[in-house]
Amino acid sequence: MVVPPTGPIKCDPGPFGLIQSLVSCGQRPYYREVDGARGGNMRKGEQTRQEIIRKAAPIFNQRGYDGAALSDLMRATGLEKGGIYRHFGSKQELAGDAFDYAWKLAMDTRFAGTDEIPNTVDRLKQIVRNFRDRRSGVVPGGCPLLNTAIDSDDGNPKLRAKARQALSSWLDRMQSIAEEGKRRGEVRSDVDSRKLATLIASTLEGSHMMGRLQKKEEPRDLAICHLEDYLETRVRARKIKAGADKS
Amino acid sequence: MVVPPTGPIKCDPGPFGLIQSLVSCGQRPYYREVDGARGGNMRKGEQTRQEIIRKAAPIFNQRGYDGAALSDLMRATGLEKGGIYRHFGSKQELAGDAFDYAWKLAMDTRFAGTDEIPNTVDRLKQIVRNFRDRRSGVVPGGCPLLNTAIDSDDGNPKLRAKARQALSSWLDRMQSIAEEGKRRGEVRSDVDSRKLATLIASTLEGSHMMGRLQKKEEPRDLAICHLEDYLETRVRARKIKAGADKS
DNA sequence: AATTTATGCGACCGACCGGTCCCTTATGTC
DNA sequence: GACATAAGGGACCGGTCGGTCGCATAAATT
Repeated sequence: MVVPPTGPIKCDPGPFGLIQSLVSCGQRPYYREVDGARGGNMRKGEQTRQEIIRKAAPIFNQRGYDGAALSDLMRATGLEKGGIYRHFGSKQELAGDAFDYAWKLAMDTRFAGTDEIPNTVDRLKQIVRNFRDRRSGVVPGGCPLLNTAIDSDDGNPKLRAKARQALSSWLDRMQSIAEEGKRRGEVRSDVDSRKLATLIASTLEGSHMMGRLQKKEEPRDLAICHLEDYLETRVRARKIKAGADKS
Repeated sequence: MVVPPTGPIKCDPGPFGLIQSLVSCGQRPYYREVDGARGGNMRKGEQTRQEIIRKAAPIFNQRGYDGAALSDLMRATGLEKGGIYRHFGSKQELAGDAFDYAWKLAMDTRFAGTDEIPNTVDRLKQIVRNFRDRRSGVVPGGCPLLNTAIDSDDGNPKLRAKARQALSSWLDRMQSIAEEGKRRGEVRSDVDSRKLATLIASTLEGSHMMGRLQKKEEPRDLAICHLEDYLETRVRARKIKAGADKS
């Protein structure tokens, strides 16, 4: 029987600068940088922390939470278990940070180069098109939102909350573009911005899933084409020429 | 070192009826009923086998392959480990059968009451509507196809193949309806049946995912509404009254 | 350079994983 | 009822899981 010595755990922060804060009421030896206003230069630990997230994100995105074993993360990062747990309190926390990282990249990609487009309908069309065209720099394994939504369907409420939040932020962003369009008269007044955003997102995500399953581009291209047409014929406001009440 | 006795395993089928066939070249003590023409009455073992599948399907569908532990399946079925493995060669095989069961139920539900509808476009619209209305009797955990497609994205090629096959069968069925419609002149001649089926499936699946994530009916209702309108305005052939060449 | 703090290693832990096997008991056949 | 076989129980297996901890050392601070 091995009796652990249960040695004295240092608890007092000491009289020094206190640039770190113990997490989880000081019982555990893992801590995070506060990254306060003072000393903006990144410490070594924070660098590796980011590196771990970067390397872990594709693994979680490809294999899912359960499927991504610590051993996989160790191999990918080149660190031992202790080296990883130095920077994260649990696998869940790492998975959460990895999702945030992957989703931020996905959002940046999907909205890349759209701010400059003056017309809001054209902007929405470009967002739709980005779903096909901009594939570089994105975390491997498909859409993190789709993956995490399915993966966390049962249990894992932390990850599920993150997925929900990610979806809302995406919808919000498209909705606000549509609303801007309505204000400007570029989008028909009878369009419900939220519903439009929801329709675009679900069509894109569904086709994305099918494309991945079939290993074909066709479903995605098809959905994009369909949405482009929909935006053009049902969303964009007519220029002049008032039509009849029933087209 | 434990040396397995490697006792004599009976390999000869014996002089009896041979209503069973050894699986995996007789090395393993697990077997399946052939359920041949003779003796259609189900043996006790086959009954429990089906019961295991029925009880296991929602667990696999909710938790995914990795997430569904043998202990969960034991609890759900009320059987011990040996009792389960008597009927299935591996967890993978059980998962495969559970998927088949869940998917068959889903398909039956989605096409329920559609064969009787004479007009093919109306039939497609009913299929779309079934996605919302017919929710009873379906295996809990959402669409098995969507779940398995994401779950088996990395690794698990057996399950992935099943998901692919399930998707094709679904698409095939909708496609053939559309083609029948074209032959009958109910569906516009310029409609690509396969593409139409793909668009319907991906829109429904995407909205289904979003609805589950948001715990709301809205995305699904929205997609259904959208597809109904699409079928009506873009797929159904005009009755008489030839329109202009452009819209 | 001295010292304090931040960082990473890797042995170790208990729990649980999927899977095997022998044995008892239920079932079905004659 | 005798007997053969089908069915299920449950102890057991090696392996892996997520997670902990003391220790050596690298980095930072003075």
